[in-house]
Amino acid sequence: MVPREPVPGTRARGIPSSGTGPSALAPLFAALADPTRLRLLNLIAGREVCVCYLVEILRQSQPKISRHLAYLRRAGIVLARREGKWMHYRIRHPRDPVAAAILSTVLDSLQENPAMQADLTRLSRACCQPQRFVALQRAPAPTVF
Amino acid sequence: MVPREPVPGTRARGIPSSGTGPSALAPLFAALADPTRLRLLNLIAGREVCVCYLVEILRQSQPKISRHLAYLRRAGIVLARREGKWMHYRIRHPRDPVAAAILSTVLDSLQENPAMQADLTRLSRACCQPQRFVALQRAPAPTVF
DNA sequence: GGAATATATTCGCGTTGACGTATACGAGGA
DNA sequence: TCCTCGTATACGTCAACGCGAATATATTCC
Repeated sequence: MVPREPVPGTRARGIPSSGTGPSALAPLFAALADPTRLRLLNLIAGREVCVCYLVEILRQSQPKISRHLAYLRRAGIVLARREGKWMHYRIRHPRDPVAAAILSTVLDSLQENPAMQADLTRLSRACCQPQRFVALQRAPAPTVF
Repeated sequence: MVPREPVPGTRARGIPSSGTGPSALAPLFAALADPTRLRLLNLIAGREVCVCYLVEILRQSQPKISRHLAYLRRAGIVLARREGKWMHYRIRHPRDPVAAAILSTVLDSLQENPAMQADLTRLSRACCQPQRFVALQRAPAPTVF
């Protein structure tokens, strides 16, 4: 369960391309096996969200959020895009169709979770009234797909 | 990610009853984050299988199989039944409807995996011709639901 | 260039997980 | 009661995780 950093332009290691052995899905589940990462995935599902928003919504330390985002990146289920000083994250659906289907199901299921709904509500409020959040004064708002 | 042993007659700990906080699903995914456990779940999905069959099909050491089954038991997604010297395992669907839905989806998805299909094929062969497997001479065959 | 901001990484530490090996437990059978 | 068989657990080791704290990197603004 050790997803390593994918080199740009290279197929992500840790999650085999399509040679779906018994261990193909294990790294995906390892990436999902953390409450913070599930909350992050729920927040960026269907959106592209700036890191500072994620830090603000989850009320967790910035290094902690950043480390979990790095884990998700190495697992190949999240993509990052830089915009000036800001980093935006979005879901990256795995190439393996089985993994992609499971991830989609999980992301859908998360929305039925009250705690996850609460996070999304906080995100909406933060988007509409960023002036109420000190850390989000000049941050770019999330973009819904 | 520390599922503890569920006491018989008691609601399983580690997976909250329905107060589905953000961490409710994490233990489930932790249980799924291992190739051996995924293979075991695939083999016992829709069946009740004796441990000796699982050891034989996966060609792994008995303590290894037993430890992974114990992990699945503690995670609340597997049930054990004793029949004389033999232990039979079967799927236990989580009480949390979201977790149950995800588990069902995963079990279905596993069947599309060639390696998982191969395991099931080996199981079928072992059931039809147990005399070909030295370890399965007097073992009770799996029971399909 | 230098300060400020946003994000990523490193370090150290404690916890957990996976494994092989050895051993304990539990239920028949002789 | 002893022995065997099927299964579970304990021990020791090594690698991976998660975290706070500190620090590094990258970008923009002045």
